[in-house]
Amino acid sequence: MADHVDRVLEQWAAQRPDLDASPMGVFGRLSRLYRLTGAELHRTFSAHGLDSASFDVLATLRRSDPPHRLTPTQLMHSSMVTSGAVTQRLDRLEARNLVTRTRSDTDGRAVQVGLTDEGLALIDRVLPDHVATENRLLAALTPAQRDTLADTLRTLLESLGDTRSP
Amino acid sequence: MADHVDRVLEQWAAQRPDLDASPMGVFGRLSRLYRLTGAELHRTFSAHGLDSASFDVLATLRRSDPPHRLTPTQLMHSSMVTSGAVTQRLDRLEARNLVTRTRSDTDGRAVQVGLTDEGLALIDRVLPDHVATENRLLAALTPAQRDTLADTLRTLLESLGDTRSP
DNA sequence: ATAATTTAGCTCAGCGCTAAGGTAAGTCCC
DNA sequence: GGGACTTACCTTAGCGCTGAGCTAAATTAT
Repeated sequence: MADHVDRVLEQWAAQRPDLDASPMGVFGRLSRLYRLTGAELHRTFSAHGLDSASFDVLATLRRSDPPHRLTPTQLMHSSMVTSGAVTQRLDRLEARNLVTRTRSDTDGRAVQVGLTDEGLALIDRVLPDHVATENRLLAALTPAQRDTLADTLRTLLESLGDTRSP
Repeated sequence: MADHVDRVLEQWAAQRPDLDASPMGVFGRLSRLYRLTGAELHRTFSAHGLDSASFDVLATLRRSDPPHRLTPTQLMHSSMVTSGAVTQRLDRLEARNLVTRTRSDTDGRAVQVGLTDEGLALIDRVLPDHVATENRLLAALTPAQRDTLADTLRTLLESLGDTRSP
């Protein structure tokens, strides 16, 4: 069997034989996989009235220690978007009554973001569907392949400095 | 060692022990890797006055058979963006005199997109830098690990229907 | 021939993000 | 304690993309 990227690599070999295009075998697939699976995951979110950005925020809050409260700065680091993007995400979620913003009483600059009852109920409803979708997308791999894949990706991430935050 | 996603998985295990969050070990890493490496690849493009979208179009043309001409529809399929996005990408590249648009003489609806001399020279200048950046990002993996990774990603892509186009 | 459908490419409003910069609160240091 | 610096969050212009819809050309059906 061959995928789209195999064809791309053949083309490079034909047009620029001087170039070793093999790393594109990894990056090209990473990119296509990100797009294809992203579209599929989006479907699940959409079925619950969410998008990836909103799910990301709600899920990050949900998995944090009770009472599931984080600052916008913590959300920014976790999601890898800019502070402006976090502000706008929170604006949208707050308008839908899924999260609340409260000024910290120990730091006048800081804000505490928390899940409303509605937000908590929603994310807990989406999560099983989301995990099921992910499992479906990985169905072609054996458990051992999944583990090896996760390990390899971890190695790469660590080498890029994406180590755990405190 | 542990990466950011290891922490996330621990959090899910603590907050939702009923949920088997293991597939997130793959998708979370995929997503973070896409963002981190994307930023790094962007640097290389930027150093040559390009962005990812422009590089994508120029590279797709460059690796196609001489005379390196494709239709917007072909570019759309290769890049996985909408037709509107392709139109706008071509507008930008055409304005910079990096590609040309010519009406097909066999199909009055179709357009042939080709590289200008300037576009060809630019993409050939960027390519070695780009491959070098990709190799640097993969430096933490052994050749065998890279191959296994590419194989696993191919298996996934094939299962999602991303097989080679004619 | 002609009507119906499909295909190719473009238009444009709307969306979420980035990048740059602003305000206000907290920290450091002499 | 006062000035410089840092941190936390918000604001906003601009950008590229999507999704819906358009026109024109080609194809198919009748």
